[in-house]
Amino acid sequence: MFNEIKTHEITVDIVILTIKNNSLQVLLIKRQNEPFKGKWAIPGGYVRMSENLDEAAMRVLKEKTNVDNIYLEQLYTFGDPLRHPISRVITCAYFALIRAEDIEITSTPDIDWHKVSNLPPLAFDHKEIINYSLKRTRERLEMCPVAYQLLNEKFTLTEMQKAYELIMGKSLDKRNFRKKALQTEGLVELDEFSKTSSKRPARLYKFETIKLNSKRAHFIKKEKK
Amino acid sequence: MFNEIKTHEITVDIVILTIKNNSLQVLLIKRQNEPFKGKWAIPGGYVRMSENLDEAAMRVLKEKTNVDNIYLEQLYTFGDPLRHPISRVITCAYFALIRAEDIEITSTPDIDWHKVSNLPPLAFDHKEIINYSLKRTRERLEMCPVAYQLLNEKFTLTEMQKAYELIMGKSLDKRNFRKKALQTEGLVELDEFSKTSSKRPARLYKFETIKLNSKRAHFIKKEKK
DNA sequence: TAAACATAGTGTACCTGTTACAATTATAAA
DNA sequence: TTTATAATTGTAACAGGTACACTATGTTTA
Repeated sequence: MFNEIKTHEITVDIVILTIKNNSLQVLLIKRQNEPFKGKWAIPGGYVRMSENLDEAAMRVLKEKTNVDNIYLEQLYTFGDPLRHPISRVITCAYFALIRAEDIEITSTPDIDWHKVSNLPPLAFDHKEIINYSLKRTRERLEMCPVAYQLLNEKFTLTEMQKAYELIMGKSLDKRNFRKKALQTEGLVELDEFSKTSSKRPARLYKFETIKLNSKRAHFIKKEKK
Repeated sequence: MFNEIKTHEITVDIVILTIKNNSLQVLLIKRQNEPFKGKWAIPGGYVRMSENLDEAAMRVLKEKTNVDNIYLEQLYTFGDPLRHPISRVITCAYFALIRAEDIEITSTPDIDWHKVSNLPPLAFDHKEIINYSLKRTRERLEMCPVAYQLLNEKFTLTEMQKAYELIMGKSLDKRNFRKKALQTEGLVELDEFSKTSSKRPARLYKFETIKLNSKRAHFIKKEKK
């Protein structure tokens, strides 16, 4: 009985989403070892005795992608006895939205972005984990301006709308989107304009700097009167 | 390193909420063993190798309370290295809403309901787990008719309103509540009336029987047109 | 330098849902 | 029959969401 209890292993796995080439993409790593050697998987690793789950997720993310200081949210814990073909591994899944440019992944072909709409075969139950993460991100998005984690520091409203549309998987009305976006707490209108477009320049916006200390600082719920 | 990985223990802990004596209460068990011997705790137990987390939660609930076939929802996984004073125990918390009458707990003084507004000192981080569970229940309640898990098969709208008020911790307008409640999908008006009150009898309602198979069958989101 | 082009930017009417609010009805008890 | 208590009912104002099409501005090109 004691033996039975003691042989679980605990990992964290992290779904990292970004917008790249006009599509929603997830960061995958090609596994170097069995099981599922050669298959793609979301970054993950064992939880150490000295760290809590959030810390483990942060550390693993840093180790695998060199990304630091990002908001990670615990998603769900997956514990099917057969999810790992060899041992009993329970994994606590996290997810994050980040800017693709913040990650340096040119070093190796074994780590790369993949469109969520066209995933390769994945190791373990990672497809299920990614799907669940998309569902949660969409739910979250309906309430809070989550998408700004995906945007550059300065961005146009059209870029912001594009991000929402890619996550939600549907197109939005421009006027209604802008009306609502402009009500977002913390959105700051700048006196600068984008110069990338060869047409009419668009006004740039940014978000007020928010402290990353509090756990949900990124998610500014609209105040209820 | 391998050793370090292998010594986590995994438990499930279950927050069981009910309405009893006009207040929201949680089921607690007095611990028989160290650590925290004699302190109250929410029911929990180790996850076995052969079962997934949902199954472990169901089994533990059944063992401790004899409650079966109830909708349990995974809440959050708590993994602070210091949450257990002796070993490293990561716990996956679940919660359930049930009818107090469905549990037989007269057998022992070591298992009892406690008002969530007036909890005794609790073992481990169980106070945090209960608070988080209340928060989630309230969020859920705003979207879905969760509360019927707390109600008898046949109930009055006043009873239903009471349940919502106790969970939300605030009083609601009677007319507005009834207007909205009557729109709830699956609510059935009966041709029976309550006889408990010594005043004007109230009409009874029930919910259509719903299959418990699908994971979120209990939570009927309002359809979006 | 003028016309064409492409994207940025803007307002209104309607519908839906939410809120605030008070009088009448039905039964049991006195 | 009166009284007490809880059940039941509707409406007007307001807020928020949706649908919908044209004008403005800078760049490119002829």
